[in-house]
Amino acid sequence: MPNSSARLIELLELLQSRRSWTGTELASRLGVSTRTLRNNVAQLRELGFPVTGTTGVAGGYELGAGARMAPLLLEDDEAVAVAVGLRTAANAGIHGIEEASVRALAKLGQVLPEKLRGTVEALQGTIEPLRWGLQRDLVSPEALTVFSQACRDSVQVRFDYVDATGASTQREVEPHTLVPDGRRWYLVAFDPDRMDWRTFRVDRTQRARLARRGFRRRPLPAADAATFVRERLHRQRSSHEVSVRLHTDLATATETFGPAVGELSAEGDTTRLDATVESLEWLALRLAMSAIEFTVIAPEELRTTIADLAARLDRGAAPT
Amino acid sequence: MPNSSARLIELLELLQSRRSWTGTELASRLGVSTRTLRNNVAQLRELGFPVTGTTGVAGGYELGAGARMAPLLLEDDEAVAVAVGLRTAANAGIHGIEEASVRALAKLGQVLPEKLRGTVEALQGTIEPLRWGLQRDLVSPEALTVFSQACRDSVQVRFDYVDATGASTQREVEPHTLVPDGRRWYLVAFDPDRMDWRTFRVDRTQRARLARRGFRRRPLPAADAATFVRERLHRQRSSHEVSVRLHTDLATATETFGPAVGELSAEGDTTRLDATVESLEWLALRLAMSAIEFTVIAPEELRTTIADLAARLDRGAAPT
DNA sequence: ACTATTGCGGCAGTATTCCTTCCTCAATGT
DNA sequence: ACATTGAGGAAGGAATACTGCCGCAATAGT
Repeated sequence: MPNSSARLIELLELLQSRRSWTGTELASRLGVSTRTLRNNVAQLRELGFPVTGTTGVAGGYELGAGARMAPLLLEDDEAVAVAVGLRTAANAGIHGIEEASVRALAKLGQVLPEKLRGTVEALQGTIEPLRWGLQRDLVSPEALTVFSQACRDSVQVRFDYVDATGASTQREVEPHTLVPDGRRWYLVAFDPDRMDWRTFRVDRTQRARLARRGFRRRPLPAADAATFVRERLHRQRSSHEVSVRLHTDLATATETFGPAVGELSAEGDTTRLDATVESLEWLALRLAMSAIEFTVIAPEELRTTIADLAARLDRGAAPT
Repeated sequence: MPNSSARLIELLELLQSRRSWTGTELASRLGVSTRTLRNNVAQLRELGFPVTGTTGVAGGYELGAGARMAPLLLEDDEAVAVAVGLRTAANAGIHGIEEASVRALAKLGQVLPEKLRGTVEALQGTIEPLRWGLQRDLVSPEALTVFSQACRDSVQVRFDYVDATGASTQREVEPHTLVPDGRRWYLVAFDPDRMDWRTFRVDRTQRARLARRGFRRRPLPAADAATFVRERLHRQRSSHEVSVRLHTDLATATETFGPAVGELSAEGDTTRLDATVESLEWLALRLAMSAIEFTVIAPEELRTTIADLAARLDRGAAPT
């Protein structure tokens, strides 16, 4: 019974699971003649998958990297690993891929077998909470995927929302875009009950779920969603200009801090760090982690923040 | 020209890219009649993909979660996100999925288009180096994927190795298994030049690449690779039993530290943390991050470690 | 209760493709 | 030079894919 489609998928799976196969191996695995296999390989090539065949005694078929992305055929545990990795990436605040991470997470979540969801949850729990200080506002990947799907499919979403004053309300809105900003996520949506556009902080939503009702996308009263969020926030986020002298050479400093923290410049046999940070506590911890001797140049608030931290540690280390 | 396989893949892609589709929509997208579409859907179901169809005015086709993993059809940016997430997961030391992460990474690396590799590299560079202290021994994902593929396909690998004494040698070995251990990775391999089994620390390898030559797997002189590594290492890793009193309630402590750090128990209106840690510095930083008032109960070394950290911070915060 | 929408499945006919069995040729490493 | 391995053409018979038609069932909204 020649079922070609199933065989093609199986062939792709085989080609992904090992680097190189000979034609006879593949043919016997698939239960067809080698001539049919060659036809199938040609078919894959027509579909855009770059299968290279090398002749000779050490030859065989190999699946190469092509222009388009080939479908990933993952085992169960590999799928779990991808899910965990994506959740981490979505929360890591890596500029430029948060949104793609969430989209991939939504696709994966749609096809992930039920039995594996529990595993993902459990592993996520054992991940060390890499929160800086008491950062409670970690967004849940579930909420992100729900909102992402809702935006994509133009389906209303329902959720409970706790606003800045602490008041809790139930919402049912028409989602427009999910906007990442640093370590925060914002949902831009039209609230038909209030007949107005709103931005919601995703970490303040609860019990997010898809509603049945679809809707027609309305034009956003702004150039794009990101600027809309920025306008709404009034940009009150306080940021601090800081300068720190690091008592080490530029190479070590670069290796320790990487490019994301701030600007590093050599100054004699020390290194100067100039940066704009949102949280002084964060920088204090970063310096604590570094194991590098340092001196605060400015501002005064950083000095007191670090001194407070040091004092708390000293209290903890004091003999009873 | 009815090319059924291509259409099936396209159909799968469509079903993954949106939650719900009506039959007529799908049929017009694919350029076939609705009857043919129904046949194709039936075909997908035969292949094990759980496509649910709901009747009624709000009905349509949906791709659900099945027993087996459906192929992931990713856009370019989503693939990049997956790659970055997996690299992070492989190095995060999450017990139980490191190996699966690396396998998935190898599969992805095989089909990832060339133009995207640069993007992955760049993004990986901007990730904040979440190394604790001056942890230099981060393994490169490239080396991991090379070794993983080599183990899977039974192909020899070549690499340069710097051993504990600092001496550099070139190796060409028959890889057996890749063993994760905490944040380290070990390659268990048979070295035909020396006619003996060796374990290599992956972070000490350089320029790892696949050799052409295949080999027949030899039986490992141990129950499994993990125990083999453990025997070889003499298990010299020092670990510390620590106890800390946290001046907060159990709920807050659990939320802050999660289950991975150690055992938490209520003690009056405070919480006691008992844990076994490999690095006192790590625990000191963890306590610093927590923003919780605490008192060290034992051991004395933890006291001095924290006091040293506090002293360095105090020196840094002192006015010039 | 009624209606519009949407999915499900049978049937039959025609065109197409698929699979196999042959064959020869080309490239590669030993 | 030889064995191994991939590439591809030809031909014929079996299997299927695609379509258009039909009625039926389930669902949501009026």
